[in-house]
Amino acid sequence: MPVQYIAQHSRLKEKDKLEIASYFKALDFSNGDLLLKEGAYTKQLFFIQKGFVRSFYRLENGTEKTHWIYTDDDFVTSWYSFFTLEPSFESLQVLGDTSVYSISIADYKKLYKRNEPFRAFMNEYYQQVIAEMDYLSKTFMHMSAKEKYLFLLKTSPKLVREIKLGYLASLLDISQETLSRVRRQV
Amino acid sequence: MPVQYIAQHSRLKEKDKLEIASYFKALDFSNGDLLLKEGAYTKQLFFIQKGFVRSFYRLENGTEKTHWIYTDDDFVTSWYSFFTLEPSFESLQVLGDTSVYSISIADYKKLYKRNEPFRAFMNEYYQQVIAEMDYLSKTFMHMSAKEKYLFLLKTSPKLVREIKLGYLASLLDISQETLSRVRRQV
DNA sequence: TTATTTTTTTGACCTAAATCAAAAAAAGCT
DNA sequence: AGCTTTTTTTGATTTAGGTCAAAAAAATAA
Repeated sequence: MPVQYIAQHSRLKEKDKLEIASYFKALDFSNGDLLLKEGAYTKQLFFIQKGFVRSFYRLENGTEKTHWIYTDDDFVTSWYSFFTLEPSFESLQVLGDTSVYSISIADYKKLYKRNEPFRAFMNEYYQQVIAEMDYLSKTFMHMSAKEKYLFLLKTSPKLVREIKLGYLASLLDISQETLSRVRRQV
Repeated sequence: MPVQYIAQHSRLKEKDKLEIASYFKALDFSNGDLLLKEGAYTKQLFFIQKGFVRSFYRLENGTEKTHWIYTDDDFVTSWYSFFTLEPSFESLQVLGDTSVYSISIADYKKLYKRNEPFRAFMNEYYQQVIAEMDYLSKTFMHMSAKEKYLFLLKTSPKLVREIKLGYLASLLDISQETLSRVRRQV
């Protein structure tokens, strides 16, 4: 539950916990289900309770490019679409059995406005997201196939362990064959 | 002045404008000056009035990798370091004559806490930064040299016009020679 | 303006990683 | 268990873009 996660990071009164909790709805999905489709407007923000959500888009020729894979305790949505209200450039797809909590954009805005601890938490969270994206995008950019793999292995061992090679390779922007070869020599 | 920029995006009372303005200090730099050095703790947030600021880091072998180049009306700092208070992984260097406004982290926090319109603006700004970084990092990642150049040409023509080739190439993570060749055939 | 330094272009060659194709291994089914 | 489908590995070949070196062009200084 996002409330528990939030409570771990800031002090919440019982009243606030209940209010926040009332805005989120538990949903279960199974392998392959789409949470958001490329080109559609983003309607929800999700919080992953357990499982995986893959962000990707499809090239003209049909191949899919994976952007990232999110897992337990991550908030996930197309941030671009969520904030700009433009159609999403990416799809979100569940991998394996996955439980999430969901809140609509409208409700999110309402909650953000009326619940000050929630607002404070999300603003903190934004800062974290920026710090992480900044670091990740700037460093990943200049790495070789091997360096990227080793980096992912260090920072997200769970992904490397549980996600199939094809998705990992695409996420690292290298071919599956190259990743297989890199992995052998490590 | 950041206040003018902020005022364009949200309504500010005269009193708030003056308070915000009082926290920022105007500074002038010239070509090559460092605003932040890799490995150091970030002490300031800058707002670019006019000019360019390049973010980069140095590889073991001495070559510099440019992450991005910021220009007029951008807030610039090492966001990672600014928010986590860890040492910066990047340097910030001024290109050409550049005027900025600067605020220390401590003052920023003070202002963020006591001035609610400023806080609201920055929270909005965070959302924009996330939307932009999300889009940029995810799309750039899977582009060819030519695609990246055309993208930059479309979205940041000013950079392409005014920044020298070597920096642009590094920012696109391609060699200067390749960029020169790409440019010829466009 | 000529000289000097910096930046960009061009050419020849090389390499990391892509692609294509097929075999091997692993995971799911009945 | 054996059969089928999916995933991963391996091998052969190609290619986009890198590197190195030198020439050309542009900017800056004297």
